[in-house]
Amino acid sequence: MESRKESKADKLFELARRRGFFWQALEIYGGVSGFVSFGELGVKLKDKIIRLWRDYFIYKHGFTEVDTPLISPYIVFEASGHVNNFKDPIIECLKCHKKFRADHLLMEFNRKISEGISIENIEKEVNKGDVSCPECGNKKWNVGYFLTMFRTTIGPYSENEGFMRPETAQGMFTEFKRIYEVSRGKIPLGIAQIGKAFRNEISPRQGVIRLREFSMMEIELFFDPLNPRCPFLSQVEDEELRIIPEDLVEKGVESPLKITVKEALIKGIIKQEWLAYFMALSKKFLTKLGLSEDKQRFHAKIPSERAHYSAQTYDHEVLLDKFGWVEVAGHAYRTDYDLSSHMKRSSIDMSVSVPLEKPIKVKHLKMNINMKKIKETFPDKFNDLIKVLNKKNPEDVKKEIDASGVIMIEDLKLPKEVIEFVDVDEEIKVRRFIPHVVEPSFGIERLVYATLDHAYFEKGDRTILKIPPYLAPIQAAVFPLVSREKLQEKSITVWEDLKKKGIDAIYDDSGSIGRRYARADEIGVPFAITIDYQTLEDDTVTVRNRDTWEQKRIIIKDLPDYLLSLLCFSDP
RNA sequence: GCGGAGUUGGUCUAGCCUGGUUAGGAUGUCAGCCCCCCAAGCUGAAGGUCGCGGGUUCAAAUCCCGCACUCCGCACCA
Repeated sequence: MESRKESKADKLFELARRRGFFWQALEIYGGVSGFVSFGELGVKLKDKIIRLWRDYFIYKHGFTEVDTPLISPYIVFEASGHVNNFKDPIIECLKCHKKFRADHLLMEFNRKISEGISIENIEKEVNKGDVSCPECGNKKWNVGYFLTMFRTTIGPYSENEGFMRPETAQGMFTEFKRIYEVSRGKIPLGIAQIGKAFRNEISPRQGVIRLREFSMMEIELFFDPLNPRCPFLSQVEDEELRIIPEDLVEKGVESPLKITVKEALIKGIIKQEWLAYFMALSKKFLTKLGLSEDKQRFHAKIPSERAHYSAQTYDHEVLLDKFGWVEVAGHAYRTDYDLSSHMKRSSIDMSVSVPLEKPIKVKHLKMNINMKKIKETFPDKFNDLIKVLNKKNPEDVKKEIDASGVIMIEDLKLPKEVIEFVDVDEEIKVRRFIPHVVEPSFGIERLVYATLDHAYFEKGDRTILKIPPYLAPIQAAVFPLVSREKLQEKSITVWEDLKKKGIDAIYDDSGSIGRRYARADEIGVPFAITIDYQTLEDDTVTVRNRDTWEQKRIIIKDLPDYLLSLLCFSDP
């Protein structure tokens, strides 16, 4: 496999640690895997990636952004299906202590396993005596669950169980009603959230690629299932995507189709316009991070590996030096699963209404109930009776009366005279529905890593991070050519001026000029400004380009604008 | 969790088998000299209780045991 002593990824991790992009957290206690800390450069890079994402995904569409709690009570994740789906039944061989996914192992012994099989049933199956450990043949088992959500308690009462969110999405569903209200009833409605999520991985490795605590950028796009058009689609419909659709994944095909967004929709490879739009946007966004198109692909999730809420999911993967194809974003069509689930559990109506273009006239049957008569006949039961009666469908009531001449409410017989049926013409002006959801979801740490991975270059014994200028953590470095007081003074003036203009600049006068260029290259500073003797005569400086090593002389007063023009990115 | 390998200044590492004086080097950092446009050179300095805990021994980075963590495989990754 890897014959070099040190892979690029190893060197990149070393660089990230040494220069303070990020490192494994809690080093003084030996480190805990699945947790990282970010230093200054990492924070800045992360921040710029987030800003770029906001430009691509939020502002442009007029979406709204929220920030909801990291911890929620049990009931939220019970409703969302996570409590049932975010756990794996595990059985442990009591002899060799190997652990297996219980359902997988039972299937090997030809047991029919239903989704969400209970521990009790697993135990029953296992104890029938024919299930033996594939490792040592032993037949005694310990059965349990491994819940991959972090559990905690809320308040002083330990029975009030809560969980750290495993995705930011649920917050946008639980708060949907208010956000919808605040957005003045807009549909389609895009709600974005950037924040931390937590997954108690069994054994996370691969450094920053698989974390127990990580950051996500997610959008829940709520749309009308009867009007699923995406108004932005035309902007990307000719964009070519590299896709491995479900049927190819099933066949084990690894090479992607190249297909335009338009075609993918027509052929049904992507089922939803918004999903297709976000996939295209996602590709453009990643390209902007410096990830070339041939290092990107969309990989369909087949039903068995899809999340419990998903009707279609594409993983947006990038090719990384050491890890191969790694998912950096997931694009899921969640249907109305989440809102419906919360609606059911909370009994709060999550449906929204849109005005109909033309009001619809509907004829329907209405019951005129003779309240007086009923009250006279059943004075005690009146209230309950009316409640039940009002909930009944008039059509059904009429049928019952036509058939038997009476209506039975519990054990009470109501004579047909108490109800009069009339046909009513009603004008329906709105349509109510539960919105469907398309969700693009990005892992920030993975994006940071992917950006660095693709920015990493070596030139002789020097390392250069060719981070796109608009993402560079440090945007400019100011150097006096030599450490002479006059040059130093001038340099500091230039440096101060750049900072005032909002350019993230550093000043360095230690060591030779070449060493300082090298130091700057290693952390991806795109422009190095050198103050030399000529500066003192004509107020010009040289601007040295990190990638080409070319130098340009610029008049100091034009410098900030010159740099800013190179540092900005064209609008998406 | 299992199997294998490993853990020594900021970084990379020598030393461990064959226990013995202030744990060596490279690189980086800082200060000074130099004044030079791509990690040049010279001088000096700071920085390590050798992962943690225990044991053996007159003496442990070195031998033994336990633990933690990391890396590589296996399993897991909704």
